[in-house]
Amino acid sequence: MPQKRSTPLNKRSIEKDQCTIDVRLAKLRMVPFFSCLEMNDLERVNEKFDVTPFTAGDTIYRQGESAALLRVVVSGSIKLIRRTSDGKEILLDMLKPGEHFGSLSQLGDNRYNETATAQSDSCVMAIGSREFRSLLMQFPEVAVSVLSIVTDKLNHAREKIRHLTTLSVEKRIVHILLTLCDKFGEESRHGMLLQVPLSRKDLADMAGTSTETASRIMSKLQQDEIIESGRQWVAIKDREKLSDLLPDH
Amino acid sequence: MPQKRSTPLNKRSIEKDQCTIDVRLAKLRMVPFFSCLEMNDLERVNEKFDVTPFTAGDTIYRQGESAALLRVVVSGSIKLIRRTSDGKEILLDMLKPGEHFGSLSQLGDNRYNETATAQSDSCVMAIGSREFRSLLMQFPEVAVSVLSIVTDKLNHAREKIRHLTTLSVEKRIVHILLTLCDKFGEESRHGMLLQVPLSRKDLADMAGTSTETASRIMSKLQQDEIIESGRQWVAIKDREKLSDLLPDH
DNA sequence: CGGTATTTTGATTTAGCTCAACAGACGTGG
DNA sequence: CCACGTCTGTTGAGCTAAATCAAAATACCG
Repeated sequence: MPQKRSTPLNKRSIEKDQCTIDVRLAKLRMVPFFSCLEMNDLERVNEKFDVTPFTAGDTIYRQGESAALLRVVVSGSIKLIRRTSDGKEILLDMLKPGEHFGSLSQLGDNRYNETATAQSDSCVMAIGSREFRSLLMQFPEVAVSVLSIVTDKLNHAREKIRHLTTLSVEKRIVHILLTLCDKFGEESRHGMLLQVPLSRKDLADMAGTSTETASRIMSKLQQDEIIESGRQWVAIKDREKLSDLLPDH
Repeated sequence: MPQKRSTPLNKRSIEKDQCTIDVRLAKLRMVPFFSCLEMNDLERVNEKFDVTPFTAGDTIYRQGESAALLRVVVSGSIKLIRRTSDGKEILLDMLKPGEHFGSLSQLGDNRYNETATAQSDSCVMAIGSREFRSLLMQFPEVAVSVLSIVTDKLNHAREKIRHLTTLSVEKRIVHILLTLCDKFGEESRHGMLLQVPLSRKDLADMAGTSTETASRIMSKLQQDEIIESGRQWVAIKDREKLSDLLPDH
């Protein structure tokens, strides 16, 4: 049995200076839906954003609060969580730099319908949602691009619904690991290391199961030499084998 | 025990002539994201759409087919279904006039990721997705409006994910009935009658459960005088009591 | 009036939840 | 740098909601 080592997560990848004005423009350019803009338009857009740093564990906004800002992840990672009245919580999404969250719809009652938490030290840009909307009117190609992204997220959400109703917990977790691998995986001596603090509870909340069953499944995967994992970290050693555990493809 | 009567569904509400050119403009105007357009713009938009009638049970497109069209329901109702390789299926959404479906994202591999079926006799407008996108560029307010709608659907999908992971099957079904009541409910002598052919299997596929449990739950609700139902139809007799079965609200 | 699709009800089985107790990692303060 | 407390993960043993299997009853359609 492989021994648990101390966390191999690369904490240096999150540096404070990633929030300075110098790098803001470069980051903005990396945001998928702004990439189509000309440099001078980008500069104008840049001025409208405020930047705030958050440390791991910080709550950025809470479910139910009145919503006024649209935000974009500059660095770090953000968790979107929805809580039930009885305390259970589910992890809807984990965002990486370039992704947006917060208020967008002008429908509904303008309340955040999830809680956003900094998963690791992070830097976040914010813009008033009203202002963002006028920006979309000004640059329709940005609007179409955002629409594409949201449509894509809707599709993912629906795929998750399918998983929840048709797949076993094990398969759901395998699928989640594969997705996270593609999104956060980085080559390391342990295999593809997920560059994000990831607890058993996080996994459970993503798969819609209990921490205990999540732990059991991870233990099994570890015994089968498919993954390697410790406190708050996971690495995929054998993506092939992992992928083989799923029905289609 | 109330006797089962023959279907009280109002089939006359779906008339063939709703597809004629005469009513197209009026219908287009009722589409939420076109409502902001001026009359002459609306007429220009109208010309770009083709209209096709479908009879109940027709498949409009299949999951996996290459996707090129964006469609808008003019009359009738459409089911969006996602199938698993092992034959199980889940009902993602039921659409009513004014809602859109089909291809929208320019990301991904341009395949439909669900199957669309006419739930009742329906009439559907279609436009090339490329053409629709250029239309969005031309009328940014439409783009922003569509974005709002999709964001809203994303939110609903996430709420469904929460339900699937935290609520019992009974509560999920109660919630679905309430939602359908708001969307398709019409006053009738049975109470709020859901103007849509709705089988136990449909309900089961929406709640992510088996037809048998769906049936059991519906039987119980019927015994408690909360709903009334027969083959392919459901009416809500006591919305209050139904709503009381849910935790929050 | 017979045939088919839908719904109902019962009996059995099981995946995964819950409760419970322990063990390993982290970090914090002396 | 070490000892202690806390948080995270592991493992075991029942328990339960809901799936599955099976079969009868009812509605609709020609």
